[in-house]
Amino acid sequence: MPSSIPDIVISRLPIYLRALERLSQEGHEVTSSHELGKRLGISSAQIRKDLSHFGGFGKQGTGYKIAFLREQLRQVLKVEREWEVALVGAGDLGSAVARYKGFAERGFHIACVFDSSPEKVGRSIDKFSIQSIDQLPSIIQERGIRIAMIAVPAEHAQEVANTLVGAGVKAILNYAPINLSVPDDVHVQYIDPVLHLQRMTYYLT
Amino acid sequence: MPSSIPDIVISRLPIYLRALERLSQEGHEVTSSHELGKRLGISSAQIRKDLSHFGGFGKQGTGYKIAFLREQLRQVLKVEREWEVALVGAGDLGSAVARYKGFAERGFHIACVFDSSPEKVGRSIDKFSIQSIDQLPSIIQERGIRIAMIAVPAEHAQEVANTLVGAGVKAILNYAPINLSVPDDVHVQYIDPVLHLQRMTYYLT
DNA sequence: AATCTAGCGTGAAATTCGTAACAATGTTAT
DNA sequence: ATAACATTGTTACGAATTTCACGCTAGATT
Repeated sequence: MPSSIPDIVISRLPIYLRALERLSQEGHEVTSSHELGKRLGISSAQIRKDLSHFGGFGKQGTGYKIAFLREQLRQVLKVEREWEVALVGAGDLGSAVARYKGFAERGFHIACVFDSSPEKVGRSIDKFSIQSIDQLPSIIQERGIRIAMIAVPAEHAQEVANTLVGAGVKAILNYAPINLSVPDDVHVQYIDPVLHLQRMTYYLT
Repeated sequence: MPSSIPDIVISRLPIYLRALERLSQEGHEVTSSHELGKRLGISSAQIRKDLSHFGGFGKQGTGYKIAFLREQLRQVLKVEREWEVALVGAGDLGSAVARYKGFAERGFHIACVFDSSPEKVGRSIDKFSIQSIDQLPSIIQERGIRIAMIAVPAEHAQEVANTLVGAGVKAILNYAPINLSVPDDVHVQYIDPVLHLQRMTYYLT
C-alpha cells in the first residue's frame, strides 16, 4: 500500500461498494471490472487501477468475488464497524435527517441530537431526545464521537463547527449551504442539493 | 468563450455563486480571487482561471464587483430564471424534500409531486397534492418540465428514470442510492449522504 | 504627474489523472 | 493435455487539470 492514495480514488470506493452490495442483493456472486464499469459509467481500467492500490482483490481470468471484494472495501473504508454520529440542528432539515433510516441501515448510528432553541430541548424526534447545545462538548467527549452532521441555518454553521472541532470531532457532514473553515486534520463534506441542480441547468438549452 | 468548457469548471461555479451571495448578504461590495479562495479553500489562480473562461469579469488592480459577478454567474448557469421541478416519490425522503424550503428560495419550484401508491395519491404534503405516477408523462409534457428529482426506493429508481426521460426530462437529481442509466443528453446528479460519510471514515484513525 | 500597489488574465510548466495495451494467469472446451 | 478465452494487475503514455509567474491595468499616494 503506497503511503498516500489519491483522494479521488478514495472518493470512488464507496460508489464501488454500493454497487457491490446491490449486485450481491441481486444474487450475483462474482463480477468483473467490465460489468461494474458498465453499471457505473466508469471505465474498467479505472476500476482495476483504483482497486489495485490496495492489493490484488481479483483473480486473473475470473474477475472479483463480490462477497470478498465487498468485505475488503469495507475494511479499507473502515465501515466494517458501526459509527456513532452526532446531529446538530433539529429544525425542518435536522428532523428530516434524524428520521432518515438510511444512516443506521448502513452503519452510521445517530447517537445524539442537539439544538440551541430552549423550546426544542427536551422534545423528541422519533426515538431521539433533543439535547441542549450547551451539553454538546461534554457528551461528545464522553462518548468519543468523531463524526457529526450540521443541519443548522448557514449563519450558525461555522460557530457550530468550531464547537464540534473543539469537542474532538474529526469528520463533519455539512448540510448548511456555506463553506466551513476547519483545521487540516478535520474532514468536511458538503450536501447542498441546489448546487447539484445548478450544475445541470448550465447544460439545458 | 471556448466551445466546450470543462465539466469540472462548471461544477465549481455554483460554489462561487453561493459564496458571492453570502458575501453580498454580509454587506461586501467587492471581493478578490484571494478572498474568495480563502473562504472556499481553493487557490486564487484557479478561481481566476475558471472565471476567465467566460470573459473578464474583474478589473485588474481592484478585483470583482460582487453584484456584477453574481449576475454574470447566474446567467452563465441559467439560474437567473426560475425553474419548475417534478418530484417523484412521496415517502419519508420525498416528503422531506417536498417540505424543504431551500429549493424555492433559490429559484427551483417544485411543480408537482408523484407517487405510485394509491393510498398516497390525493393526499397532500404542505401545499403539494400527490398525483398518480400514471399521469406523470402527460403532466410533465404539458408543463414542459425539464428537471426532476427521484426519491423512490432504489428498486424503482431506474424505472422512474426511464419514464421521466420518456416524458422529456433532461436533468435528474437522484436521491436513490443507485446509479442510473440514461441517454447521453440527459444529466444526472446524485445525492447519497452515506457516501459522503464513507469518504471520511477512511481518514479516521 | 509620477510612482506605487493590488490584483486580474493568461501562457507555460508541473502535476495529477485516466486510458490503452499487454504479460501473466486462471478457466473452459475439446 | 492443449488450445482458446477471459480478465486481472501494471506499466507507459497521453490528456486533463492545477499551479506558477509575469505582463498589464486601475486606482491610491505623494
